[in-house]
Amino acid sequence: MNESNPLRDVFDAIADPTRRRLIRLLAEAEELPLHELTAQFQMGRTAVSKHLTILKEARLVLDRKVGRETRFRLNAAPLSEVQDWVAFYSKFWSTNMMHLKHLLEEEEE
Amino acid sequence: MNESNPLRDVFDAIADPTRRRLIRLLAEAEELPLHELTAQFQMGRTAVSKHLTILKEARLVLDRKVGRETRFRLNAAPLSEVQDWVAFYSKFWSTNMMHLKHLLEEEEE
DNA sequence: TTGACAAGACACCAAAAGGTGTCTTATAAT
DNA sequence: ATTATAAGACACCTTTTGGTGTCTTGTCAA
Repeated sequence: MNESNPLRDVFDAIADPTRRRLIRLLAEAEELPLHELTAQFQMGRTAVSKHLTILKEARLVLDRKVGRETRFRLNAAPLSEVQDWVAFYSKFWSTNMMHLKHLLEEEEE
Repeated sequence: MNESNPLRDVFDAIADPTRRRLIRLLAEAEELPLHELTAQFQMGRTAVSKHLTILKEARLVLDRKVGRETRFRLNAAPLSEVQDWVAFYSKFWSTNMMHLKHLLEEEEE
């Protein structure tokens, strides 16, 4: 068994609204087969499958075969990278920080 | 004065590593002109300018002309949308939640 | 055992993304 | 007055993205 997956950037994976909706659906449902996921969208099965492949490459979903269907489940862990990234910048917009910044600028004058 | 900007998705704007690095540079430097930003990359000025345009469309940067240079500054506020989004899924990977989930599953049996 | 269903594997396509280079126009410096 | 710098505006190119349709294979149900 080989992990031949190309390893995709998480920020890239969540950039597409369809993929964010897939993540949402999987968060709500624990485990879903491809055809049920496809039913939620207007696009065809092939397109949804491609999106799921991208999510897999980013390790955001796991899949397993059950009978003739392929079931997907969420693996949210890689999203921690996004959380860490955005947390760094939160100091630049939080209202507390705005207030603090204002005070500091007054002191400088 | 017209806001003719196409309004770009924040998730889309932060998907590109070059743009994330631009955000980082602007976070560190308060305000920087295009040519100084360009000096940090291997690509040409036009390419960097295009990335900054995309960041502008997502309202992540502001620009003003000063003499012959165009200076950019960070506006991190739109990142709160990302923070809110990812916060929702943090319950699916935090170790506390893993523990709690485990307990709940034990109860079900 | 014959159908119907789920999904993988392709081939294909249009549009968008991410670069490049060149030309022009302000502005600053000499 | 002249030259150098900063950057906008384009035209252009290649690769990636996001979708389609078709063919095949495996699995379940009648």
